Amino acid sequence: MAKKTRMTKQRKAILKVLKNTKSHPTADWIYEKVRKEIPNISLGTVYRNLNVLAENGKIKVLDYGSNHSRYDGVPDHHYHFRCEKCGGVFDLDVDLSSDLNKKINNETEFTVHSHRLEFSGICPDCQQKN
Amino acid sequence: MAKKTRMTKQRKAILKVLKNTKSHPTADWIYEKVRKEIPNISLGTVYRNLNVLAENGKIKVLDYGSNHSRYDGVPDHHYHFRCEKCGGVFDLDVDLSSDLNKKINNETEFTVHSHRLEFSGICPDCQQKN
DNA sequence: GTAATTGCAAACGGTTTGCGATCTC
DNA sequence: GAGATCGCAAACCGTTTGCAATTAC
Repeated sequence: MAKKTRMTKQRKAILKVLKNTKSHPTADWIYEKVRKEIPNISLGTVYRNLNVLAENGKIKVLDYGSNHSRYDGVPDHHYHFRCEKCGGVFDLDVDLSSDLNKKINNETEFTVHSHRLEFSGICPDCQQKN
Repeated sequence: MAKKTRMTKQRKAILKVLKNTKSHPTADWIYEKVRKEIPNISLGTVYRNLNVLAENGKIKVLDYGSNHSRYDGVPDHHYHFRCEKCGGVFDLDVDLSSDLNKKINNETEFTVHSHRLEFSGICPDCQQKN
């Protein structure tokens, strides 16, 4: 289960910065911001705390997949499916582009140019090999 | 415009590997595969060629955003909008989860657990500052 | 008191880049 | 030939980690 965690002033400051920002900052941005309050905090501490907070469900990390890039031989537009078991990435033969873009353009103030949609779950092969 | 490019045997081999793979491999995986054909090819060459091929639209790179992670103070489920101008990431107040998951579950062999959807375009602030 | 946490700096891992040699056009 | 590309190795950069000192509980 989850290890016991303490609320240090560093952790509190990081959480505060994050809660008061509606955009989604990078670790470095958070570091600079927190430094105004705790000048000698280290970047390592920021990273460690972000990870702890994420483990505890207090915040969320927004990186898609790992830090490896993946390359696609088919440059046309299509959605991807990432298998949670084997880690493979597959193409989906479904297209909702115009629907989705239109919806956001109509319902929000943002001007949408494109979107990326990625599903995750279990691929057919891995469902078999149970 | 685009610089002139040449079709070296390295580039051809990389492209071939990529075209013959329906999953979307990492650079390292491609490297290992190509090495069987050109044993002394270097990983740097693989990266360089992947970038050239991507610039020419022959392949596509599947990393979402940059290599920086971004952190979200609101751990609930929601979609994001990435502004192409200021680089900011914002929340969207729209939810289609069950619709989308159901659609893929019905129309494909994959078992979907979740998905991630990210729009990009221009945010309201940047539309003003034209 | 004691285990979690910190600051620091070194290590890590994927990717990029500078170089002189090589190959494509 | 000229310039794009190669192989090699070092550099880069975001992130993680080992360690001794500190701090929350």
